[in-house]
Amino acid sequence: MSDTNHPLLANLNDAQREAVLHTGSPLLILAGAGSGKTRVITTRIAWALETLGTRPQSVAAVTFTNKAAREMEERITSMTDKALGVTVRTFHSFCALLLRMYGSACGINTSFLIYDETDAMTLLKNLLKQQYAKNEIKQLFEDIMRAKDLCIAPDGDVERINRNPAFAEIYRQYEERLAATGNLDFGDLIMKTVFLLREHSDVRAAVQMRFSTILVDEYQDSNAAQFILLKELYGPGTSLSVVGDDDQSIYSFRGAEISNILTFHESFPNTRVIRLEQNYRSTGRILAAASAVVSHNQGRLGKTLLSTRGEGNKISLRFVKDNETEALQCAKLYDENPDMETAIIYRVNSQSRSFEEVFTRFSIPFLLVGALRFYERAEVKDAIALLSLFVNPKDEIAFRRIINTPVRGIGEKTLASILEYLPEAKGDVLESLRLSLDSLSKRARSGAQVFLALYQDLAGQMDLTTTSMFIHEAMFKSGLYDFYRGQDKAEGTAKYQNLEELVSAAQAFPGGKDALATFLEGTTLRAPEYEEPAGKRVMLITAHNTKGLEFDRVIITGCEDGVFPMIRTNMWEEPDREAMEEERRLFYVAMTRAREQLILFSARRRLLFGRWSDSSPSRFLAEIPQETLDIKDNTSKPESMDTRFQRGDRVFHDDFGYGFVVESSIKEGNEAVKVRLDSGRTAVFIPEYTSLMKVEGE
DNA sequence: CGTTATGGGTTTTTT
DNA sequence: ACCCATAACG
Ligand SMILES: Nc1ncnc2c1ncn2[C@@H]1O[C@H](COP(=O)(O)OP(=O)(O)OP(=O)(O)O)[C@@H](O)[C@H]1O
Repeated sequence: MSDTNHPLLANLNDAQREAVLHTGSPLLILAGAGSGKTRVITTRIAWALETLGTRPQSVAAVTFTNKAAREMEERITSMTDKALGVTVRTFHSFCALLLRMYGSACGINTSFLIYDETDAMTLLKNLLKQQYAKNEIKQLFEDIMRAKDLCIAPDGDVERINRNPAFAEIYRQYEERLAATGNLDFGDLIMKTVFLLREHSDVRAAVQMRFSTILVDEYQDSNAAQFILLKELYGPGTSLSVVGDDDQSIYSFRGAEISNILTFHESFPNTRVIRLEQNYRSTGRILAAASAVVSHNQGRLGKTLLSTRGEGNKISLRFVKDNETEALQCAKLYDENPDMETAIIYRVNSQSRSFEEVFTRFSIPFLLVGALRFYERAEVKDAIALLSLFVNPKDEIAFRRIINTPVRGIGEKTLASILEYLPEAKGDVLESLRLSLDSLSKRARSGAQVFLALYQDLAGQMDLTTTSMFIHEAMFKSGLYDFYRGQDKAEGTAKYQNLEELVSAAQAFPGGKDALATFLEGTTLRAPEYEEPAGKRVMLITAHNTKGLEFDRVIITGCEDGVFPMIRTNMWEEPDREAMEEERRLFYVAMTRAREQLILFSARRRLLFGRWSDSSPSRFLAEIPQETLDIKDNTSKPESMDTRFQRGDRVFHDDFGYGFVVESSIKEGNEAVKVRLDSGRTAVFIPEYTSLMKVEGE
């Protein structure tokens, strides 16, 4: 065969090529960071399509995050023009697809909507708030989610999760209420698919026939339910490949089990295991440092990972006074080298704040990934709730949310009385509202009538216009537009704009109920796509979200004990080695995102809950070999120079107007302040002799 | 029922 | 510091 000359195989090493070419039994690629796992899996797909005659419709590539799915699809498309029709989705989205295709076999309404975590929690709260305290409900909710991660139904082995006999009953009631709405929660997507395949051999056969080539990326983050799902999907003719790295397992909090990858070869007989041992991403120093850190974990498989690149620069470790200085120094790093592709990585979303503030102040372009997600904003959820009722009129959670927003005189009491008609209305909330009309107070009744008329009106339009127009009309006629415009005016928010964005997000949809349903699925299962950095934008991103990505320059911020590693506040609990090892893996993931340059920041104190709290350096820093480090400590001197102006200060000068301080230092006994004026010019002032004033930032 | 005051909790991480 | 849930009042 002239295989090795094929252009698809040209950019692969021997082990990678072997992995791409392997056929005839399950394949496990087990390899460290940056070893080309994703490259292999995408090439494998392209290879199958190009040379094995595999039909694109039969290929399912499954990932854990939306970003990974999007990226993989792009990579495949760039390799072959036969990629059209390949299914590249997250586990959850793939299961939603299967349930819509085949779910009617097990009594699932195939136009179900998907409840996100908040909606599902609301459902449970409504069920339990009389009898249980808030934190108890939270715990019970977590247990239910946990049960679904393990694929345990209420009549299953629930004692494994919660011994309390009441738990099984609560779980059962939750399922009943959820079933009454006809919607599914995240865990259901996997669990219900497993049950569907397990109990309906005809469906299983059809699905195995349809998806005969299955590939899973980041397999170390699969949970029990997903493992069982794979077993159900795996048939006699299935080509199954999984890739992963046990050192990068970072999702145990949502049920991920490293054992899935460690025992894959036992669960799937004749598995071919291939290891990749060359790292193509990072410089030698970065790789050495990251490997040294993760080697402190016990119970690893252990892997060889050799650098293919030069030593590179040392890793820069910088101690700073506080989190604002941290952000200012990041701004300075940007200024020094604005063209370098850069990610600022942190442990928790709330850390993004100081960066957003400082970067906005300095007009540094940035891209905030993930944070408070668009579709989770209150105003957007309100809009989605209203729209949901047109797809599923049994959606009680949506009804509760939107019936009195904007206010229609229907408060908690009235709402409860309306919902008493639900059984009679066969679960249809609008029918229930109609039935209750006579029993309502005057004010509530008129509100209810307005809402019913609105619903009728819009329902009549749904099939006559595009999805985007329909949403626009719904926002307008429901009064949501006016409501949020008013709020924006009063509070200086930008919620109306978000509603407009929702309208334009639906641009591509043709209109009608099915399109609306698809659009709504996207709002819970897919993050809105952001345009790929057209210009150079600094990416602000959590460590979890960086998995699979790479950047020339990586800045890991908040390298302090308690922040990274995040440490549970329960001091009485004994230190959890497992949890600490997962933090270390997460740190490893963050470090190994860097190609050229890795910078670590550790602040002495940090504003937390509006309080300054002192912190000590991350324990992981001590695990990095000294010879790979270049340490700068800027925490001791700054008080002594005592400049009145500091970088970032907003200033005003009588003759030159407003500007921002770029730098301020003591020169020959006087303070010299370098200012970038709003006019674009830069000037140096000596406040001793001129009228330079600090003003509050806008 | 709706608006406003107050106090407690909040920050893991994502589908 | 901020967001939300509950209490008190109109
Ligand atoms: N054989 C090769 N020759 C040159 N570069 C390669 C080779 N294989 C992979 N690379 C490059 O190495 C980098 C890492 O590859 P890839 O993202 O596939 O690794 P990975 O194993 O999935 O990493 P991680 O698990 O850390 O996300 C990419 O930039 C990729 O293009």
